[in-house]
Amino acid sequence: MANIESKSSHRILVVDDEKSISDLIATSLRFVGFDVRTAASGSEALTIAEEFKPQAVVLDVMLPDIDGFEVCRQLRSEGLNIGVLFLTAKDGMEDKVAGLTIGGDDYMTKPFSLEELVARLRALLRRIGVTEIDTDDEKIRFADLELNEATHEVHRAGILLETSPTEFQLLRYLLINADRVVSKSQILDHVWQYDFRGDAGIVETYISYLRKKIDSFDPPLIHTVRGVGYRLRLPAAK
Amino acid sequence: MANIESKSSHRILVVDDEKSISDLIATSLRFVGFDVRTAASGSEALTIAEEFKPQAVVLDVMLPDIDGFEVCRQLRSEGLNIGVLFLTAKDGMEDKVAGLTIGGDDYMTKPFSLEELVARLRALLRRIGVTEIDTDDEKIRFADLELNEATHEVHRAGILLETSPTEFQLLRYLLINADRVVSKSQILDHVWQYDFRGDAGIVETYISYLRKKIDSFDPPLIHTVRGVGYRLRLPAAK
DNA sequence: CCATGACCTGAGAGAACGCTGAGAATGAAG
DNA sequence: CTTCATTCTCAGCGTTCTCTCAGGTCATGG
Repeated sequence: MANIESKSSHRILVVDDEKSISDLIATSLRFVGFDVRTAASGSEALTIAEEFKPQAVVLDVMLPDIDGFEVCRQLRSEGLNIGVLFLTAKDGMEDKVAGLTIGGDDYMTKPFSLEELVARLRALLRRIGVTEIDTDDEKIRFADLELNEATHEVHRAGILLETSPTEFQLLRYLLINADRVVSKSQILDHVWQYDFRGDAGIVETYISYLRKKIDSFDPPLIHTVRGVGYRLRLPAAK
Repeated sequence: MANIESKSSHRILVVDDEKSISDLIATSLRFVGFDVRTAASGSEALTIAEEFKPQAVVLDVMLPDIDGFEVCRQLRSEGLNIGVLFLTAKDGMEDKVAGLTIGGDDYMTKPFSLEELVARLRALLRRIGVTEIDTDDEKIRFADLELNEATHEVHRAGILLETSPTEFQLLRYLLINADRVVSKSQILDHVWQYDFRGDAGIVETYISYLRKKIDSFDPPLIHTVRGVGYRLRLPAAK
């Protein structure tokens, strides 16, 4: 359950001037157990950071006042061990950001999928060594299916399988929710980019792709629950 | 009994501009033991929420003033841990629904069945960790019959059984009211969509389906109470 | 024991649902 | 520019589900 980890939750500061974006991110992060605060500008971010002392910051590079890089620099100048996950629009800035993500930092281009954001943030916290218990060794398993976050590899029955980015994320979401039914709209909200306005039917297409690639093995694991959604399960076990 | 839990009942705010709908929902939720308040507009919802402090909100996305999304954002911006169950019409709005299941949230399209609403609301409260006793791990049991909300599976005497969506909901309703007689019109009101205008005879058909699937075992559990309705019971107890 | 209303259940039409292949659009790589 | 991988839309198709109807069975009162 999501609130088990909330006892030992990490403090995350989300900085974005678009309130709808920061709220979206904050809600997602809170749900998976983080302690979240938001800021709408660079100066506000610095003020809040001083007293909130976050372990990581989700930081839009484009801010009304001080830009993300500068905010990052000022946070670091205080000698704190803070992880930074930059957010950037999909323009030419990408390379510039890539160069600046030194250390354990990371960056993502908008729009992104919420599941990906959570995965990256967790990886980041792991890298900068904030996690106290490192039990999750970046691998998710179910039956003879194994997904590796670090290498982005998928194995079924020991065989390495190729997956596209979207297929990988869909599979991860199914694995995280193994044995539980997830609806097509849940999948859409978590796996697809948050601005996707298309039909939920795309999920069917990708389930079809996944089945062809990773579920043409003997005990099929991906099961359709008609009228409800999909579920990862073993045949024998209930 | 339904009112055992009313001592520790949760506060639910129902927001819909159609009074007939909000009344219908409020009555149902009160009956199953929730503490309910209603609002007919977005601004009213925010006002009431401030003092009522609901754990969850049943929220129509289409409201006369502030729309549901904005109401949700404003509720969340206060950092409160509120679950939201969105209601949306089954028209073109469906695509606008994307993003509604982030966090522990959920949504349903109108018209829905009241039983489904209650089930979803309970699941939502469970997810956001509001329930004080989490003993019910999303399973409802009676005799050797077991219904699992999370996996959407039904077991009888350890055997996995297939059920269609409607059969599943009907069985859930019978299980929730185990040992009590429920009339055909009660079943119709709770299990079928609230705008269903057909004959109550359909209940007989579905009872028949259920019997064939889950009650062809030795001690039959589904009993007809002639002239009244149906009752789930064990043979020993009369 | 019969009459009556209540209930059961099989058959079937139509709709809803989900799966998949084909192909357009996009973007990255060479 | 070409090639390739990937994403996404769409429509056809088979399956499953919902719901109606009608003929049959059963319980109950007279």
